[in-house]
Amino acid sequence: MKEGSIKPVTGQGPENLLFLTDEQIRGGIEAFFFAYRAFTADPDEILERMDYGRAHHRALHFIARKPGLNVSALLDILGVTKQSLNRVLRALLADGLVEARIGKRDRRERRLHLTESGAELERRLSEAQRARVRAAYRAAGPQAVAGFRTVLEAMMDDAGSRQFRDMRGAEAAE
Amino acid sequence: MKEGSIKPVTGQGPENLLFLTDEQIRGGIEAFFFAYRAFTADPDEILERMDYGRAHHRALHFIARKPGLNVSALLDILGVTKQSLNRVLRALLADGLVEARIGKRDRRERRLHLTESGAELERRLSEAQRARVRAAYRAAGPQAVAGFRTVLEAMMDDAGSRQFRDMRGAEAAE
DNA sequence: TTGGAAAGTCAATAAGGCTGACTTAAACAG
DNA sequence: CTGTTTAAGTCAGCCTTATTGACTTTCCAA
Repeated sequence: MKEGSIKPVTGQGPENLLFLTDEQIRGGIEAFFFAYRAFTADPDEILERMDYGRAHHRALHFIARKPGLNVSALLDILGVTKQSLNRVLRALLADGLVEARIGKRDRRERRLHLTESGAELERRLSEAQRARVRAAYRAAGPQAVAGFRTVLEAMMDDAGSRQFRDMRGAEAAE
Repeated sequence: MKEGSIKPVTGQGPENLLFLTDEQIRGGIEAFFFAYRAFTADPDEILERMDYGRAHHRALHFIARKPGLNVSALLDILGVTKQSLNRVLRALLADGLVEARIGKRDRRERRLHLTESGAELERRLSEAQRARVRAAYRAAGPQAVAGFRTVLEAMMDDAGSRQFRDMRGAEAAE
């Protein structure tokens, strides 16, 4: 590290490479860690008083986002084994938060939907999380938010990118 | 949602509130989820071939960052119970990656330091993670990175903010 | 000298992952 | 029609990381 070779910070132009120093990167890693912990803390608090955990929240979130998706699509998004998802899904089905409709085109498939109470819980969990993100967005301003999104999308791996894109598409056909 | 009341996007000025719509917020939540998963995947891959997990990585990271910190400080940062940390710390001590020196001022304290091999593993894990962050930073550019950091810091809770600030201070006195 | 703090430990429990092996039902290919 | 593949579900067993509760040892400080 030849410190003498680092140029003084003059502006925000592309000639400023200080955002790539090891200290900056480490700072970003820690900020990511602490922010993500806060980000998951709010719904966790709601969940712990019920018999659910973060795994249930994730399932509810993606079923809400893609109503009618089948089990293997959900497995793909969550990146867990079917044995692991099964325990979670079974609880949600038993408690009447999720409904599994037999596929019209392919009767082997189970199309997952939230019930009324499932949607209600999902809204509560989601709103707790959205409140924090909304507050952070408001405090940071539109330009910072745009930068936030740009960095996050650049950080995803290929599988994540694809899934992220798919999430913004049309909902699953029955 | 009265769609007619939404103003057209004209610029990036503070009058543009589209970054606060529910769709934008939900998109941010999902981007955060997928990016964080990628962010932890690289070191996880290294760890799984050893007998270690993510918990060991976190301990190594913060001991590297604050050499000489004591056990209760580490407990505070990690937000786990001492019983939980103990198992992890015991393994790292037994394997000679971490050294616990008795405090000079207060002999009850154990000042934690990485050994040579501990520092080496920490560098390997950290470098895998830094490589991804560095690549994302480079692709996104300085302005986006500044925005990324602004939003992350706004998203932390009070405890996280304090710990994040402390992390940037001087190292622990023996 | 005594109270309390820092650390460490034992035991029991739980959530949430995993692998492997297997079944059932349905679609599909020949 | 038959045999193979696919989607889903299940059982059993295991691992990691976390929890609570109870307790000990060491040692600082009033």
